[in-house]
Amino acid sequence: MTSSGIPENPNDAITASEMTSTTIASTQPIQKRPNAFTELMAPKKLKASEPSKMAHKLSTFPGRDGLGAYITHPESSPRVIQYNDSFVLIRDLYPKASIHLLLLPRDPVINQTHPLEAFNLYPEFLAEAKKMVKDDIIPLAAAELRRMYGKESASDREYQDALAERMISPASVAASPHAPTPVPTESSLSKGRDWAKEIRVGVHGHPSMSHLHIHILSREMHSQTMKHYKHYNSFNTPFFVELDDFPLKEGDPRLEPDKHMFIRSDFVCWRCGKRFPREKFKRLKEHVEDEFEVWKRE
Amino acid sequence: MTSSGIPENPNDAITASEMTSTTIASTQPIQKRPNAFTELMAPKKLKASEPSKMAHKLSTFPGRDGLGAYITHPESSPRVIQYNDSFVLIRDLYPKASIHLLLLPRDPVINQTHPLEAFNLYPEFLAEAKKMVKDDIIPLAAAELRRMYGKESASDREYQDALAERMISPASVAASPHAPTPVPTESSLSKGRDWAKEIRVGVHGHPSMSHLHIHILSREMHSQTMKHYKHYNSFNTPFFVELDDFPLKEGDPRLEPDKHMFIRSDFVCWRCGKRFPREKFKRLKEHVEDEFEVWKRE
DNA sequence: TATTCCGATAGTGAC
DNA sequence: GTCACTATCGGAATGAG
Ligand SMILES: Nc1ncnc2c1ncn2[C@@H]1O[C@H](COP(=O)(O)O)[C@@H](O)[C@H]1O
Ligand SMILES: Nc1ncnc2c1ncn2[C@@H]1O[C@H](COP(=O)(O)O)[C@@H](O)[C@H]1O
Ligand SMILES: [Zn+2]
Ligand SMILES: [Zn+2]
Repeated sequence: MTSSGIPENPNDAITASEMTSTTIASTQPIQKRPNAFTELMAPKKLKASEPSKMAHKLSTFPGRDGLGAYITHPESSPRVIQYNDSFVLIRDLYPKASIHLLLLPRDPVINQTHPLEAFNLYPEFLAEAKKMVKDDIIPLAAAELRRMYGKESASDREYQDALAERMISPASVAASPHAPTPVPTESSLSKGRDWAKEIRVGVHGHPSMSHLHIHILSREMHSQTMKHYKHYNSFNTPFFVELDDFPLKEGDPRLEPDKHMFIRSDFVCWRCGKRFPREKFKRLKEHVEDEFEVWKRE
Repeated sequence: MTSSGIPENPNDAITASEMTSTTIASTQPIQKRPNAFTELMAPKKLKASEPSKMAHKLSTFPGRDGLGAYITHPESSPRVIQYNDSFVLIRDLYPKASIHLLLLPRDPVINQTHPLEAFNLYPEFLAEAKKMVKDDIIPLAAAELRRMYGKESASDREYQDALAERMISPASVAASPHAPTPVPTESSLSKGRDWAKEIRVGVHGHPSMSHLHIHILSREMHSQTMKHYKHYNSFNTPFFVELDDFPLKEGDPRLEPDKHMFIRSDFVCWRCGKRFPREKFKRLKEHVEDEFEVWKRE
């Protein structure tokens, strides 16, 4: 925990390279964090030295309120990727896939509303969210996926070859290791793997975290923090409602996720449809890991 | 595992002092193990060196057949307290109380019979078992209990005082530390705590170990290996059938222990009757430990 | 109603 | 359908070359 109440990354320290290499082509007045690299490299001393009890309490969001700190103090956490007056985009602290981001609306009324309700009550909010996701966040997430697995992907070969050609050109030789991914030539842009279609966007029918949040995640479910059956089923049953499906029609079963017990379903492999009894999570997990190895090489 | 297939004691090594200090006044042709101390002190080398495949297989009793080795090779295990042609008396390997012995009939027909059935089918066997228990085993167990807790027991004060007087008398000064407990004077014999009434004898209505065995155990349930709800309820519900209650009358509910689900009952403290939900084993355990501290000081 | 290992299940508390 | 901690519950194997 920092003094702002936002937990630091307990997992792999991939944030530095990822964040400094993201190429954001925002059409909205979104400001990139101006000091992400600086903060990450700064010494992390000052544990419980300066912050007073009061300051600590005021800025702490325990348990189900843990997302609040990103909304009130987006400048204080290296987990924040970008933010404006309406949204904060963060990296999920316990990602359930290689890419797992959360888009948090900042409006205090909206962000205390149940997502299934909010998207019907506030159509402008829904439209704004859809636009930001499509124009900005999915491209960002897709680019990150490509950086992670592009070199291993057979169908991304054409893009990767063009990329390699760019990289060895004199112009980029001087580029630092933290330089953004070079934009490939116009001709190769439309080629290679369509990583965006591996990104899913939606909400949980019955969220646990109190602040409204939209999940943006790659679909392969490869993650060390994906370790309970609820983790899998919350993203691979109708418990997960895609943003594009909103507004839901009246009577849609997804409006009553608990009643339909989606979360307790048997497991279905997202890739091949193979089924597993719900008490065989470990077997599912092993199978999903196998699928991941094949998927990333597609 | 030794080469005879009998596991050695994985717990506290109390056997040596206990076994050498037991005072057995057997009325039956029971032979004490002649070499208990010798064997215990002997080096335990020779792991899997000599025994041939065949010999090893023949003497191995894994899982639910684990009591078989004591019956076929009573001379091979330090867990055996005494034996004759009809019975072997051993220390339970996973005792559920301070004292926990098992009496094993050696007859291959009897010892493969369900206990609830055997005591009705073979009245001579029942009579023989009752006599041995009463005349020999209960006194042995009671004496051992007294050695364990006598000094802390208020009601055993008179006996303990007489015992101390004996010990400091010139005649016993030369006694080795492994000498049997001195027999107190006739006058003090009838005084002190009645430890025998703290010893319970009976069988489980639905045993797991395949060879017929009679439990002899102190009633306080103080044991580190008493760690599951079945352990407690198997000795503190009608699942436990006292030897003196045999033969059971037709229609006795204890003849159908599974049907009545005794083993899944809520817990009832053996001492004060306090009840605990079955899923609160830890609380029961803590309470029983508290009771133990009071009980031994009675 | 054997033990042991492993894993699934369930309740709690977080300030 | 937060996580982390603890405890309970549940099935499977249990030997050995
Ligand atoms: N302190 C936190 N910071 C960032 N993400 C979090 C934090 N706590 C929980 N999460 C994530 O928030 C999401 C909440 O999911 P849900 O409420 O089920 O829609 C999960 O994916 C968690 O991994
Ligand atoms: N290998 C063994 N040697 C001695 N006692 C054992 C062994 N395995 C299990 N036991 C005990 O045997 C008893 C079997 O109880 P039950 O079959 O429920 O009547 C339990 O008290 C166990 O602790
Ligand atoms: Zn599959
Ligand atoms: Zn009590």
